[in-house]
Amino acid sequence: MSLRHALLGLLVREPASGYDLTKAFEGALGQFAWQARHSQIYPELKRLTGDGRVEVVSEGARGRKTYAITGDGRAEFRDWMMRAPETGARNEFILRLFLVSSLERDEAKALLRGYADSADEQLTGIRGFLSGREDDWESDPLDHGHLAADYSLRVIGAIRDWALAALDRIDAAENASSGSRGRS
Amino acid sequence: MSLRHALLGLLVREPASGYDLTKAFEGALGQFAWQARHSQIYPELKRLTGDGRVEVVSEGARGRKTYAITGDGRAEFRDWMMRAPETGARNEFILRLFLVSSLERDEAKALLRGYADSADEQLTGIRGFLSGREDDWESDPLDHGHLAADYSLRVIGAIRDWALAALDRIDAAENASSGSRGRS
DNA sequence: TCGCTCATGTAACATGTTACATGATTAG
DNA sequence: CTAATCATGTAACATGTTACATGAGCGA
Repeated sequence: MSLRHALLGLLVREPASGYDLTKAFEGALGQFAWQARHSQIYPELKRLTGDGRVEVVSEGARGRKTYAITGDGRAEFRDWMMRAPETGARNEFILRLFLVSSLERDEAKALLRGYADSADEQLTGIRGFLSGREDDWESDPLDHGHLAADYSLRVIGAIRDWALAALDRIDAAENASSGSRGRS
Repeated sequence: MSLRHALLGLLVREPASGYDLTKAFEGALGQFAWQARHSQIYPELKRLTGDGRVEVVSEGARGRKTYAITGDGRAEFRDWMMRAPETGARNEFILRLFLVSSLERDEAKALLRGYADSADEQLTGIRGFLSGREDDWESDPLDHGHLAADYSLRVIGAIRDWALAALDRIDAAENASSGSRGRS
């Protein structure tokens, strides 16, 4: 039920319409954290209204409805954020790791090399985003963009290091076996 | 369609029944990478059979059917593994990061502290799993358990460092503001 | 007035979860 | 014989995606 809590979390910041919330998912939020389309958001807002977690505070042009979070909604959001994280994550990247051993060795090496290269590209992009923004960061250390960007920088760096280390281990194993068994 | 490819990847290694595959998802695979229940696996095997990606190679006691991958199945698995990773990951942890700024500062600090502590616990567990297994690793550097374990070690370490750095930044901002505005 | 963006909704389908349901084989 | 495990399946529901559908307001 993460969409429900994502919507509540966004509405904690300020009231918004379904359209506004849809736009929020089209940026970094949708790219790195959670995707959602308007076709899922509108029914979910209706459900949240029925549950008393949000309410329509104004209706504007073109049928626009502005939603605001209620006290119950704030409480549910806080509970969700503070409770222990999810059991059993679903992570397609890690799934691929588990399946690397089902590939031929050369394919596995090409895959790992691709992961390392892709990580380098992403790191360059994030460093570009962060450069020149250190001042903002000091003034608001919880700013969500920075928190997520620093997270990505560190985690993607770790992934690059992991892929390179795995490649080194494979090379070491190949050299050892070619040395002892005479294969190239 | 990751379940489909997870099943193909497992069947590349050796033929198995739906029951065997269900068991495979109950271990580390299900915990860290991808979950699936028998109620999803059996229909998916039927679909893969219809698509010519797997075939029943023997029927045993209690209606047991052993499935083996076909040439087409191998090709589809390889294509999926080697093609560029998914667009738009869904990651509940990163979603929470984006929403940290919707919390009160004290709540945010408690959350980050909890992430750092939880990361330390997980790291201890993984180090325990890895200790004494270095020899196996050298003999099979692609072994899926080790590849995923080393990945987790590095990524979770990066998460712990990130959470601690974020806490430091918050403390620094608090001290700066209490120094200039006289609040404690 | 014409095209773009704003703004909301529904329907059909795919995927994933929980619960229900059945029965065979084997070890003690 | 009886309990645990092996082994397969379906049904109802929840969640998420893609496509279909409509119309208002605004700027050129």
